[in-house]
Amino acid sequence: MAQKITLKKIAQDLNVSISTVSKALRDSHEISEERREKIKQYAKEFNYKPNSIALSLKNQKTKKIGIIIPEIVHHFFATVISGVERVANQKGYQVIITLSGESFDKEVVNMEMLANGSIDGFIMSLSKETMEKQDFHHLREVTNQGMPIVMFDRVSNDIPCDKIIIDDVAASHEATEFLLRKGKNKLGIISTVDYVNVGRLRSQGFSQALQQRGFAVEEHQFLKIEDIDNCEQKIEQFIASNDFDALVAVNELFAVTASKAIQKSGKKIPEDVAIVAFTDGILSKYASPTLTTIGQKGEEMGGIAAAKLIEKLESSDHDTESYETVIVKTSLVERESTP
Amino acid sequence: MAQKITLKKIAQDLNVSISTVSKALRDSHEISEERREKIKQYAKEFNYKPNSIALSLKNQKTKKIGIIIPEIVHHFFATVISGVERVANQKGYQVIITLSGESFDKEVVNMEMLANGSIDGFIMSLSKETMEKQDFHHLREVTNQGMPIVMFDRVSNDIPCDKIIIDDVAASHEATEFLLRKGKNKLGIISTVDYVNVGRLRSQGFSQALQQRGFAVEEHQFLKIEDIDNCEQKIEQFIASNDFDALVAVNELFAVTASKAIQKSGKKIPEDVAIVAFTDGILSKYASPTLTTIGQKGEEMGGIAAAKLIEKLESSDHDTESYETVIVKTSLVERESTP
DNA sequence: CGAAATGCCGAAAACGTTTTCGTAGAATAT
DNA sequence: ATATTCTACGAAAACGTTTTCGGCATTTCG
Repeated sequence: MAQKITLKKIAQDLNVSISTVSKALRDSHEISEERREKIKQYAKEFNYKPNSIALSLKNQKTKKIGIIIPEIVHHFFATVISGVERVANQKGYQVIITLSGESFDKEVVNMEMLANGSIDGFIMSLSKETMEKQDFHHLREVTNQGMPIVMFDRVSNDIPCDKIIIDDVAASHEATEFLLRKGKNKLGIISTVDYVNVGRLRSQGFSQALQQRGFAVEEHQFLKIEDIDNCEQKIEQFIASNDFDALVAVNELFAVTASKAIQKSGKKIPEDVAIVAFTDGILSKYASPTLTTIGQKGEEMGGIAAAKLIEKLESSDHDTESYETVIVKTSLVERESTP
Repeated sequence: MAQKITLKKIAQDLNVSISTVSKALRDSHEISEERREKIKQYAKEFNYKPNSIALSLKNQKTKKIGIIIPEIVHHFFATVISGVERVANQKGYQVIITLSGESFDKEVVNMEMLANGSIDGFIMSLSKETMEKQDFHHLREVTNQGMPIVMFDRVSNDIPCDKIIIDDVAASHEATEFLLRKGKNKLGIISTVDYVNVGRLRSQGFSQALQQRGFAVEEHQFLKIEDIDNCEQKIEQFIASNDFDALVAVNELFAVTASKAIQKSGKKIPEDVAIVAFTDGILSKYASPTLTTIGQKGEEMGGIAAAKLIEKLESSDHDTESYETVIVKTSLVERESTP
């Protein structure tokens, strides 16, 4: 009913100029106290709130952060958003989220839509397709226009910007070493195809740890899954055709699927086969048995990403062009799937 | 580096007026073809894109939808967002997400921030605190200003707006009836406190189904949990002090927790105790045993909510003030936790 | 040849702010 | 009484668009 009230309407109703109203509401001493109070009361009565679009246009700042992630239903990404939102809100910023659905084209489109003045800066994690194509022209276009980007998790070294990642190699090394210390010595890893950074790096850490302890590293110890939807048979086969006593999985889903396959084959976890999974999500906590995981601290990563971006946005602009890569410490959460 | 290009700059560079540039880019026949082509080429070269803030201000439309939900890390809400995003994007809208964290105050603040012109309409699910307080003044303020709201899942009958819900009573009735048909006859339900709509309604459906079949409905069959974080002992105790042969749980978490407690006590699922859970999320699919669930179709709900909102936004405004409540059909997904 | 029509373009308003500058009148100082 | 400083306000520009209107020059028609 009652249309949104503006400075103009208040000015008309009170028979003063727009500038007078604006100044009064911002407590300018240029306006006599009498008038000031009258205007402020009137504004309060009609619940006046400055139009944020008009402010954005005037200030050339939107106080909004754009997020582009592959999927929101992945628990890890949800936690990251949660962290971004927390820090952003606290600093007076809002968060616009778009999903690439792992598609390069949608990532590009979303980016272009947001870059047209809708937001002040980006926080993003690359889609699988983008990683595969290694085409980052859309990112470059944005940074060229002076809009800062902070990348997390799935990042590219080709783009100069702040990055928030975990040390996948070290974390995987730690997980593997942990299993070795528990006396396991026939290890396998369930990973993703190599163009997904995390898969490649975690495989690398796995190999490193084994070599460092003098174990051979052979092809058959690696399973690299491309299509997450049909991973079941591949995992079952992987387990059946090897005599592992411990497994590293690069995500919860692979881990749970492996866990079920192992139990189905009559073996016991962790006595016969131990499991360590990446990403400490909801599945690990509630699976049977519960899974030992590498916690990825999504909430923390999101918070750091937001803080870094806002810092860049509010610094007196392009004085210095320095970019930082923050490596967030992972933490090993021990549960029932390891001895 | 290269600052964002505007109509004004193009006009200056090409020695024409701003209006000429604008018209040329919109293919107006008012501009000679020669000039038109020159301008369009120049614009393309410098990658001109109209500033969306300026457009929003001019058109009094932002083409943005605001979402307020309690938590994004809940799988159900994530799926809803996913659905909203899909439909919204397809219709040229963007999605701004804010989280209330189940807090009334944060819900109010977020709402006020978004209502200041940042968005064209709301899609939201109420926080627990709001449900408890039954204070909806912030919603009323928004609707009074002519901004449409679509509510889903946790809705209030006090607010006139479109609503997207599932028929909790019927769904719970169906789940209960399903268990009874399987020959179970000592049923319990693990629910939430009554001020959470879904808890109350699902308990109601549970009772209805039992009564209709002539079973007694007694106090001890109901467990109402307030604090989801410490539900374990309560659930264990609930199971130990009753001799249930089937359980309904109003969410996955309660169901998985119950499932573990049951298995720990040496009983078998589904032979000794069967389980049906609400919300067909990731846990149900990967728990051991996998859980039979009532699918809540979050993606679908989100899609419908977005469609309804956009329909309202694009209809020739306040011609008619009619509000609809859409009841989305649930679906029973049978898995291993029922015979 | 004069009048009307047409083609092509620019000026200006509007969206809602904030802020700089100008100024009228009053108060103070000389 | 005159010059100067305050006080209290309004006009206008700017942010980047789109669109309406007006007008000049050329063409077309009678």
